Formats: sequence, structure tokens, C-alpha cells
Amino acid sequence: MPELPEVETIRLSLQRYLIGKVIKHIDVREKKQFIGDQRKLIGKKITALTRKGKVLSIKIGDSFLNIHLKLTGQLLFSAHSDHAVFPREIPRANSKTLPAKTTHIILYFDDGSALFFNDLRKFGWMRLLNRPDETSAVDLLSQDFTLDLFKNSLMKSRKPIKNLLLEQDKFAGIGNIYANDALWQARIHPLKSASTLSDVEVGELFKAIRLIIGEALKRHGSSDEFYVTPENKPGDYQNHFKVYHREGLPCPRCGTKIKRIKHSGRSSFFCPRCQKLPHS
DNA sequence: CGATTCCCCTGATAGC
DNA sequence: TGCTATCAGGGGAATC
Repeated sequence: MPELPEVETIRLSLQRYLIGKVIKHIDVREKKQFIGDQRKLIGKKITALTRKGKVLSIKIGDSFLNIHLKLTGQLLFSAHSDHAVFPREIPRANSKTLPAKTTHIILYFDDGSALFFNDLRKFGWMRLLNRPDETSAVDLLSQDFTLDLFKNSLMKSRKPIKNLLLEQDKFAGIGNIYANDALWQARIHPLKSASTLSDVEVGELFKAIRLIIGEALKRHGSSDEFYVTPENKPGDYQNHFKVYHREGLPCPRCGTKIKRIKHSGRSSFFCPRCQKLPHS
């Protein structure tokens, strides 16, 4: 699922292709996934790509096309829209060519290139606004994401730390993969109440988030299920998961079998030896 | 305030 | 074989 490292990888890639291109035509095949008046974009030029948390914003003319990929969204670029063929199968699109069955929106540019939005489960969206999509939260790669801010947020909540990490209106960008791996890195149990973390633990978790997100970025994200880069290349972090999707496999640090629990409707993975609760 | 549940959607998988 | 039930999951809304 696309989290900060995946969306940032996509942004850096698309930035190279899209800046300066002019929108010729937009094909919206799944109406509910495009919010706004697409006609506003015709003939307008792309001037910037930004990202906050998991939301990508493409500046087109005076408007911002905001994109959330949710669980299964893919953005693929092709220099030749009339024969968009990739050398390898696109994961879960069951095809090397575009458009695929899962292609729901296509942006055509004036030079014959195109951007394809695939999304099997149709949870993702493109939303046209006159500003980047608003979230008051601090992005994890921002200078404003400081230890002080992090600590203040944690001390105000008695929720399980894992739940807090996933709240996009507090810290934008972390999803299930990196929340699990960061907690493992910091040796903190996912159910531990946020406000009960010691100063040392808060510091370790702060470092762990930056370390794990940084490693994932270097590896161009995690191609666990659907995610690929706009060139249809996989990331590499899935080969280096610490605990995520590794139930029953050995902890990379101590060899203990990794456990999986469900809470608040989501799965958490952790090492029962490295990440202990006070009373267990 | 927080915790839980449902919903959106589809393919994979399990059970009969 | 083929049908049906269940599940995964980001995030928003409704409910307790």
C-alpha cells in the first residue's frame, strides 16, 4: 500500500516526466474517483508536483490535482499513449499494456504521452481543488517534524501507540507497514499506551521512524502487493521487512517467531521478545 | 474525549 | 465443480 516512501518515489519520478506538459484530454472511466470539473484542466500546463503525507498534488494551471492511492492505486507513465506497453506485467493489472481493466482515469498530454491511474479496489481518488489537499498534520520528512512535537503529541494520548502513528492528522505519511517496522526498530509493543512511553522510548521511536522511512525511500518503497513506480518497476523494501507481513517467521534481531494481532480493525506484527508490554 | 463498527471494493481463499 | 461466506485494508462517518 502506498505510504510516504512510495508516494515520494512516485513524485520524484513523475516530476521528471510531467513538468511542462500540457493536458490535452482526460478520460474518466470511473466517475466517483474524479472529484471536480476536469474541463478546468484542458490546455493547462503542469508546473509542480508536491506531496504531503500520502497525498500527491500536481499543479496544473492555477489548479491542484490531488491524488490519494489508498490501497491499490497505481500511477503509470507512458511516453506513447497509443501503445503503452511495459516490458513486465503490471502487478494485479494482469497486463503489460495500458489501459488495463483496472485503469479508471487517463490523463493525455499534448506530446502524445499519458498518465494512467489504475486502482483495482476503487478506494483511491483524484480531487481537483484550487490548493493542495489540506491536512494540518506535519509531514514526516518536514523540518517541522521534531522530537518536541512528536513527544507532545504522544503525551496527550492514552491510545495504543500504533493507532496514534497511523493518524494522518497528527503525523502524515505513516501507514501499517512502516508503523509496524518502526515500532520493532524501537523495541516498543504496538499496544503500549502512547502517554506511558518513557523519554528514552519516545526518542528511540522518533529515530526509528526516520531510519525506517529513510531506508524505505532509498529502496524506492515496498512492492508487497500493488505498488510499482511510474515506470512499472518494483521497490525493494519488501525484501527487508522487519516484522510486517512476517507472521511466524524469525525476528531479524533475536530469531523469535513474529506474532500477529488484530486491534481496531487492523493487523499488527511484532516480536514478542523484543517488544514487551509492562505486564506480560 | 475514545473505542468500535460499518462502509466503500474486488480478488483470493476456505468451507461445504 | 461451483457456490457462498469471509477477509484485507485507508480513511471517513456514524454510533455507543
